[in-house]
Amino acid sequence: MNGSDTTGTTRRRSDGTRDAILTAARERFAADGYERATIRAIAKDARIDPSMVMRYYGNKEGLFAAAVSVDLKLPDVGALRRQEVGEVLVKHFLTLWEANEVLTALLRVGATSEAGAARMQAIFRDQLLPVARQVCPDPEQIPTRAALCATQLLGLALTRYVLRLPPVVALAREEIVAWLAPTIQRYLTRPSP
Amino acid sequence: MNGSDTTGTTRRRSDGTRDAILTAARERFAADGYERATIRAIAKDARIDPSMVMRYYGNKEGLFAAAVSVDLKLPDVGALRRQEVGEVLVKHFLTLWEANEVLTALLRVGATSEAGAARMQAIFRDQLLPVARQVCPDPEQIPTRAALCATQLLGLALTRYVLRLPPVVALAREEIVAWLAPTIQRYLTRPSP
DNA sequence: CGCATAAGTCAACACGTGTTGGCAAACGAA
DNA sequence: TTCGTTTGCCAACACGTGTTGACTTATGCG
Repeated sequence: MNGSDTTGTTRRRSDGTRDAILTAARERFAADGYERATIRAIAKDARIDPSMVMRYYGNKEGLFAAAVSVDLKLPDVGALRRQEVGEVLVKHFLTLWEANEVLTALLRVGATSEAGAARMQAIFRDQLLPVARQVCPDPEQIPTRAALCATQLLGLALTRYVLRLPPVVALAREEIVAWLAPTIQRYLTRPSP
Repeated sequence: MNGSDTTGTTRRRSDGTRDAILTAARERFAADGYERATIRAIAKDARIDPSMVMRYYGNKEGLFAAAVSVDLKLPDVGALRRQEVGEVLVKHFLTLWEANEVLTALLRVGATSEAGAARMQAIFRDQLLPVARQVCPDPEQIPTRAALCATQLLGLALTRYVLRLPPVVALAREEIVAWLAPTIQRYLTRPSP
């Protein structure tokens, strides 16, 4: 055995390899989607043997699950003035997507496989809905308003980071904020039409 | 030869099979994406031998190209009052997406493969940009405004028809129009922020 | 009819995939 | 040191894929 620490976080000798695999997996899943991201390619990027991936993560699904764990770290919108919330959310999303290729990977896989779609549904339910709950006046409209935000924000991510439509890629960060913030603001707080 | 028609549209004896293949291919590509939609499965759906697919469409890419040819048939927005254009476009898109699984297929594949993404870029450039050109005051802003529309409309399609986020699926057609039309309207015609 | 051509079937190839088990080297506690 | 465990590499398996070519059957023109 390897245990001589009182905490639960045992530091294994193979943790370097494990991290290298996860990093390579994230890149490949983000760039190629689930099917085209082969274990052999991931292993090659991580400079180890494909069999190591199996030993440490069981199978390809297990690797994906380990590589893509998402915490959107959405801000506490309760502490904001109500007219700021759209702007803050859009800025937060942009920062998130550009810092972390995990989200691109998740979106690509979500568009391909049933399991990936289920994953996105869970993130929406567990992380975006609560935000809407903090801001939205009528509780009955919370799912609808959160859903509308999702269409706009995921649409931006799709066209900018996956499909790469040139005019969307060309948009500057401030432009995106200026255009989308009012939309999000309206979806969350304006009276329903 | 088979020709005894003066028009260019020769009616081959195999056209029934060809259409069956295309129909099955569209369904499979829409449901499974490019990789998981296997030629064997498509052939089985069409009740023919996989080799027929190769004979008639060359290879898998050729089949995809033949199965997914998109004409958005966007309306002539020049003939509308300017404040109607958002509503008309959103309605048109909804009708389009629900009539034709080709678009879902294209979106799924676009999210997976480089070739699919290029296809979507072409459609955006050749079909959506001209619409913005008809409506938008400042020519310099045309790509930006069309791009913004694409983020919202494709985001709706993504969350509703691919990811199937429950609250987005639950939205009624009129609700979607009521919420999204003002957004599209604003992206196309409002002064830039 | 006869026959060239198209339509369709069958079996197989070559390849890449996820996955497995065996074996050598490095390591760390005793 | 000694020895059990961990880490890593290698070769291989079973399977499904796109794709090919040879073969049989149907069709329609002369």
